[in-house]
Amino acid sequence: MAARPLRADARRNRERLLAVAVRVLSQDGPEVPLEAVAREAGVGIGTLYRHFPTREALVDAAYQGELDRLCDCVDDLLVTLAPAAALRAWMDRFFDYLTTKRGMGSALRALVASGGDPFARSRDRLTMAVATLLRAGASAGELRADVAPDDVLVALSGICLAAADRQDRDQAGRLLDLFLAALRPPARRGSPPS
Amino acid sequence: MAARPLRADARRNRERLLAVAVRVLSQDGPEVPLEAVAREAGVGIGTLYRHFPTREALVDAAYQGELDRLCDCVDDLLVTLAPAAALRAWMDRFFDYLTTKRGMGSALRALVASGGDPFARSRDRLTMAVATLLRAGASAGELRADVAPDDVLVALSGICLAAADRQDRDQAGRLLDLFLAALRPPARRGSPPS
DNA sequence: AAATCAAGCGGAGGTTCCTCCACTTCGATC
DNA sequence: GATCGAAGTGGAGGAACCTCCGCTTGATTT
Repeated sequence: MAARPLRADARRNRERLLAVAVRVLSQDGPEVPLEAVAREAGVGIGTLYRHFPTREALVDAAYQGELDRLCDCVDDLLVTLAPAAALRAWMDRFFDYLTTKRGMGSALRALVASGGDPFARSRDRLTMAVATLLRAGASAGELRADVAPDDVLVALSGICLAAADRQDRDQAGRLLDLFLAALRPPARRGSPPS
Repeated sequence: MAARPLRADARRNRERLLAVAVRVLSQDGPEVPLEAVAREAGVGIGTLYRHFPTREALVDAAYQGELDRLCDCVDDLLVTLAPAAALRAWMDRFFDYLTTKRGMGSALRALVASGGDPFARSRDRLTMAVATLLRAGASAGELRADVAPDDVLVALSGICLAAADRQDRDQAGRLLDLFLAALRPPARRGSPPS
């Protein structure tokens, strides 16, 4: 399971690549030639590709920390806000995260799409975050109890990516409102809130 | 407005490219080198790029007919089914269309994203189709009257693209059900009988 | 401290993308 | 049917992608 630890030089290279990637990605946008990253890190292009087999893997690794923060803030949100509102607020952060870290778009696509190896960690974390929010909402009776967190994550990422392409913040807000509506319990009898 | 008509040879080339593209796209998948298309059509690569400035433009043009059919079927659906059911059925077709014409994924992304020039026609057609379905649903009281067709199209395409990446038909179905729920009128008092 | 060898490195090279612009061809005009 | 400008062509070439494999080097064993 735990792959044997990297050789010292390999670890050094990996870290250097990551450091450079973080800097360069936020500086020159998500399209930087990988060759440039490798050069700047003082390693060959082959080395970069061995450590990060795809561009997405690199971006994912580079933004791992930010992604952790996004997931961790769920607990805070649930303290401050009612569950449905917390979910809605989290959606906004999700979207912001996506548009700020411009490079994350394609990485997220890959991340959500693959059930697979290289993103397992990030993916699980996101699913967990959604699950927590949904559970809280279900207990409070504010959200449906019959939707899978994974489904919500996929739909949410799809909507956010499409909205991000559109470059229209207001629209993004409307779409997220709309999607939240889908997660409310189906109409029953008198719905008396507020 | 109407750009002057193409010169005879240009039109010939354009048509040849399109014919080849249709064949090659369905034969070799969406990643075919554009150079191959050009070669097979007996024109230079430069010519291909002038007629279709991006890969997406070519794919869009190649599947124009299919897309028309998708949009045209709305009327039929509305004859056979109640509006909400018709919309739901149309969503399925939309999704099928997307996954069958594998190449259409990225083209659709571009198409929905851009408010702009090269896809204006396709985009309008899709928006119209959605608008028709929504209008019917609103009149029947089955769907909300306060959502913009464009918003629905963007969300729908996002969801479908994400689901298509996932390669899981069941999930796609669930996500579309979920999204449909978002379009139902908000709970009011006594909700419908049945 | 020498020997061993898997783990790791790097970059040449094949492939595709897309731009650019000198040249060719069309078709309108005389 | 000759002329000429605009419209269109094609492919060379520069940039980036990614793979492959012969060479180098760190760790381990003696």
